[in-house]
Amino acid sequence: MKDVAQHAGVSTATVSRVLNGHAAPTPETRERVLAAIEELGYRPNALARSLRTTSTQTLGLVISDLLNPFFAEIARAVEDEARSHGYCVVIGNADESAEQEATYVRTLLDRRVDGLLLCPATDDPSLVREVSAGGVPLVLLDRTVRGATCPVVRADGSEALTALARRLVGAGHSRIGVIAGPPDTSTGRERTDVLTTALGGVAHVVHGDFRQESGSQAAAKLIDDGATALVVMDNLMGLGALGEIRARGLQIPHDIAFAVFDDQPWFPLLDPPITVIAQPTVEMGRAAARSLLALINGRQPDDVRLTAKLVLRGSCGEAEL
Amino acid sequence: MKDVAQHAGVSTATVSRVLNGHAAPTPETRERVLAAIEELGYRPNALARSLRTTSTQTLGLVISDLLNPFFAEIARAVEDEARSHGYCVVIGNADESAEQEATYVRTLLDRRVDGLLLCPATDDPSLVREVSAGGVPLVLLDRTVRGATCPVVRADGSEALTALARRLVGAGHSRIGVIAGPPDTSTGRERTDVLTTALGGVAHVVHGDFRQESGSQAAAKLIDDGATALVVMDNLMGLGALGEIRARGLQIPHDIAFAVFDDQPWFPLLDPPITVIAQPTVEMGRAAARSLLALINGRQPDDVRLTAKLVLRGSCGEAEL
DNA sequence: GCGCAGAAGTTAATCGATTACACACCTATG
DNA sequence: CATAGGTGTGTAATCGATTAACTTCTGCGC
Repeated sequence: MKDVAQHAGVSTATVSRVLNGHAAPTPETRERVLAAIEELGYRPNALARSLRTTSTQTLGLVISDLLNPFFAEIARAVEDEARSHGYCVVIGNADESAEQEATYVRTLLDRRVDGLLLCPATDDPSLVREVSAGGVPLVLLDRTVRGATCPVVRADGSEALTALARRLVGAGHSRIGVIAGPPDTSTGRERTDVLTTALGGVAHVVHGDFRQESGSQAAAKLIDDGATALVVMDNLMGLGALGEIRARGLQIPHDIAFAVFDDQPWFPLLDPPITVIAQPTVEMGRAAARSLLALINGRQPDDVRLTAKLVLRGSCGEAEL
Repeated sequence: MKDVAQHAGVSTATVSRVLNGHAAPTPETRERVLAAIEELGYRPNALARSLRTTSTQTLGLVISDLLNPFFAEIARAVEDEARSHGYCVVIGNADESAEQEATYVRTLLDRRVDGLLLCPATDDPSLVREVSAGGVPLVLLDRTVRGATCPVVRADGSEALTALARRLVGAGHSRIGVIAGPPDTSTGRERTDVLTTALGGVAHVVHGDFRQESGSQAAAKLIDDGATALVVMDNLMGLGALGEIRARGLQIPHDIAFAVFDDQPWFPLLDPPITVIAQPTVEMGRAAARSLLALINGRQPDDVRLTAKLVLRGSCGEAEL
């Protein structure tokens, strides 16, 4: 920057003013500075700028698993929204581990992100408190924690789950296997609670860990226990469960009915296509980014609750269109 | 930091020494400083540190599309490898757009990443030159550019493609549709060249853009043209092509043989399971990260060429296991 | 011709760390 | 006992930007 100033025959203050579009500099001075910048190929040092202004124009996003397309879509949406407001997003991959999550959150805070979006790995509010104590704007996404005091953006699947339960029971299923998320995540618990309540006494719940492998294991167990229908609470576990069903040579929906929470582009390609509860991932991501930006700008956004929708495709034996 | 120093009754220099594990400070002083840090909940400002040391311990990774599981896996692998060496990764999503790619690269450079991993959207070497001119370590991943002078990490599918071609021709196909990537990407061109050469004259090539929609369109066109086999050069376009095949009610492999470049966890679940050419994504990501770290540490890593493998599953009419 | 307002630009402090150099003190040595 | 060498800390410069406060210049009114 000093070089540029010298080259243009002005002070660094003037260069800075040109860079930041201040009113002061003469069009002529501005021209000279821009020419010098061009000539020297100067690029401002964002670190120094941020250090001085205490603003990085960056949001942190800590998600549970990049390989889960659900989170990948969310990440994409967050990024789009953030970019359109002149912000960058740094993504941290917690890998469903509370410890790695904490590490990432701290790293991002150390780098002074202007705000943080978090899909918490567990219910435990201590990390959230730590962030809030640091005064960093925080929005929770997809999952919440006990006694959260910050805005939360999530999808509500109650209606869809209830409708699904009615259909399954209506179709005469009396042993319905539920592959749930970990009991110490809000989504793991809430979805399961709603579904089991709606199902009355016919639900058999096995908890997985939102990974494919746990889906196969849970499916194996539930099928052994005589389940005639399987509802899986996440797409990765759904993948695992499907593998197990195939491996046993069972026919959907004849031998076993099947539904998954989370839609995926390839579910319609299966035979039969898979009935799902689709979450509005893109809207979730965008809404979360918007809430966070609002918080950064000193406003107090409300919680956002979007609705997940039941998409019937045939894997539960329903009439196809 | 000043507060911590005051609290512990030492100078900031000593605090810094404790923080950075220098030999100097007495165990007793060290204790006092650590206590003060603990008590005040102090966290060092990474921006200031980086400004002073000119090292951010951060790698930039610019990929074409986060929603493409192929790149998501790579990103994951890069991140793992980087973390194990004490580095963070900032991911930029270029969305297959050269313009957005350039924007991201510049943003990352402005933030002074220690090195950059790039999956270039096009062949055009100008962006690569710009980075090199800035003296920032750079490694290309998956794709290369014309006249690249930096290390490149990619998968070689020649053998697998040739083997696949032999099988298709051997099975009597005489109109084989190829859905290729854009001709201005190295992977788009090279894979297609190898395959068409191996197929002799029976290939009909349509170029897509690595997106699902273009896969359906290309498939439609090729099927209309009487193709009895379809080879798709990327999993997203594969998804689109499969949708088109399903929509027309065609049976794989009876009506049409089908194979995809890139494996996906759900391909084995289709009926029949999809024959693929699997790329070693995790190894690619790790190798790229390692090469970049080597470059950062002043070594000159060689190009890495991993091999993609043909996985026969039945969708080309081959005998199943 | 004088004073003064307003514009354009400069000087220098600042953000929060790192680190070369200086300094004080302590021991071992000839 | 003077001196050399080592050890633990403090002082202050530095990284590259922003910006408050100040200076200089211009033009205008009376």
